[in-house]
Amino acid sequence: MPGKQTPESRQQFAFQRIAAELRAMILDGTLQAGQKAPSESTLVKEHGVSKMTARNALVSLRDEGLLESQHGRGFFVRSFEPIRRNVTKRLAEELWGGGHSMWSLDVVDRDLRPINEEPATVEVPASFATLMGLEPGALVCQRARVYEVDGVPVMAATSYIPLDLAQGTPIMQVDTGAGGLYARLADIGHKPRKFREELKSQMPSPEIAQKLRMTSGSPSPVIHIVRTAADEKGRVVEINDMVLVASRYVLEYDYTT
Amino acid sequence: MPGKQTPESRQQFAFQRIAAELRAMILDGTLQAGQKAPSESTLVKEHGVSKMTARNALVSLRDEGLLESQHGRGFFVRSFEPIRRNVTKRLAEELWGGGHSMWSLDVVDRDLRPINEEPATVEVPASFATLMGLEPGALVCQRARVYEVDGVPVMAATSYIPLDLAQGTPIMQVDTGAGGLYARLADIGHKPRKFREELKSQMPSPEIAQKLRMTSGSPSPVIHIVRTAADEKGRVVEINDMVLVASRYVLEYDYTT
DNA sequence: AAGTGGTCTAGACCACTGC
DNA sequence: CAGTGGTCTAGACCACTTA
Repeated sequence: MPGKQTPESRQQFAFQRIAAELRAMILDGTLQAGQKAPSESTLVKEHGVSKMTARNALVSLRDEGLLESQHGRGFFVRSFEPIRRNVTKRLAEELWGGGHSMWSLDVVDRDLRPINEEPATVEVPASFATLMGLEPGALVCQRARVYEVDGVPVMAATSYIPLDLAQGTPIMQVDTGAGGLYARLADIGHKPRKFREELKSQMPSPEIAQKLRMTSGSPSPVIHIVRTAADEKGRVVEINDMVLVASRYVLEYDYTT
Repeated sequence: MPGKQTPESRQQFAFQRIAAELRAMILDGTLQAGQKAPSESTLVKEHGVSKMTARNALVSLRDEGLLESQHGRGFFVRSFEPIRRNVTKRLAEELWGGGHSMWSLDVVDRDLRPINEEPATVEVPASFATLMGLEPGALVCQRARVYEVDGVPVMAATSYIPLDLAQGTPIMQVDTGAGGLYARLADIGHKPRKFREELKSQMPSPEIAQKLRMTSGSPSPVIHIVRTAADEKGRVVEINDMVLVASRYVLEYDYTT
């Protein structure tokens, strides 16, 4: 019957064999972080395979997160220095008014730089309308930004705030001031208190890949998070639609029972 | 020359053009969930490209999560029916003693079936030794299992429990009984109360791909979660090392401030 | 200009599926 | 058996980086 598995029957393809060899070199330190991996043409010569096969090996290691590629330069061993994102700490109430925007807490010895678009008044995206308790077509304040580390985008985030809350406040301005958006919501009596984050991971669509400047053909997963924030009374005061370059992040959630 | 790029046009490759066309058909409902996408050879004929290019388009849509491939059958539009995993609810204390294993709460109208390996006594993996406060080489109880939905693996999880806690309890047996592992830890006065989940997403290594029966060359991201569970006194009583097939899951974290 | 990654062609063989 | 996905070859051209 099909489905019977002979334990050692798994076929080992050439690109997997080459990838395994390079993977071992990376894991045992022969190839250190930042070092250049053998080029496609080198692997072609050394292993007697075609370029596509050599490339397949390198790309699979890139997808695994062990290598990164730079067009015209080569493949390099990736230094895994993730950005640690801990929402449990980050959203702790005592941190909100401290003069730092929440995201600055992500930095941890890094320069995580937000690049804000001008806030805009837009129709609420259809998929968020019911989440926010709004009619389809209702107007909301949209705040979009891209966060960069060392000039490289690592996250794109778009917030949606009900227009009646945002209007006439610094929420409609590029700079929301000390404490950020959540401090301004607190100022007007709608401090966010209840949060839900829904999270999935997948390959980026071309639009998202472009926004994060993930070069085409250099696919690596993104983490898609939709955070719903509600105030004490349960009114949804913000939806934050975030797309993180997965290879740059470790997410941390702490909780007790 | 098909595929030739005009200098002025944005770098739009042939495989991206074909992928965009199919993506639009999926999103507007022309191609419905479960339906068969055009085969590689069909795309070759219809678009006048080589097989590798046609295949590249299909694979990129698979990576995006819109298609899934079945060897010898074709590419099919994926029905996005994720498994919802909510640890905040799932770990709520009142649910632990209720005669259901925690994981059964993941099911939500599905058959999420755990396949347990025999518990084993092993040396603690080096990367977990310090997390658990153990010397390298110390012995722990290892419980490995794979969860399936409709006969398809969706998660592999391995738990490590300090041997002095596990020894002589049902934790060392395949079936831990009502309430599962956490109920047994509670029985012996080490009920888990403090949790940390660290999460990243990447492409699976070949070993993990094999364990989850993700066919080689059918890469799609996995979510890697390491959960540390400590009892009231702060002693780490379990490390759970989980690998989820990303395309099958939506993770949900709820919290308040 | 040379080296490199990214895309592409026009074939080929194999493994798997379904008839 | 034909159709399909997965791997592979031996070339090619382009864009990018570095010298």
